[in-house]
Amino acid sequence: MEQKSNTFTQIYDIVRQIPYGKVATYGQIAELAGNKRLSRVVGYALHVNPDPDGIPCYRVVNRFGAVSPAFAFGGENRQIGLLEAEGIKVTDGIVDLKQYQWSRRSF
DNA sequence: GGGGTGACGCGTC
DNA sequence: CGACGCGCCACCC
Repeated sequence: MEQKSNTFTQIYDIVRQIPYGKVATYGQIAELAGNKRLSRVVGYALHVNPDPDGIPCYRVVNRFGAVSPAFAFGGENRQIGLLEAEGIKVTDGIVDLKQYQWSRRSF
């Protein structure tokens, strides 16, 4: 009765695994969720963000490492500020994926 | 019940 | 090299 869809649940579970000072991409999450094409659903899942306290959607960026403009759940700067607060360097809203992209196996 | 859209990503023309 | 459409899933109308 909690899980509406396995896909959504998996996405939340993955995003929830993102460690401090790291970021993940929609494609990465989508792939871990089952299919990379699920990237759209990933964005939607974070959009509903039923648990912003456990699901740091601000740690999720697109494959370019850029924060989404529609993210503004409190101001685009909000996300950038949070990322920088974790030690992540954000350049013009772009995060160095090669430096901060989270690796599930690296965990 | 059916159709359209969306916080993306990739393939093909 | 540039532009366009497609695919997947879920939610809304």
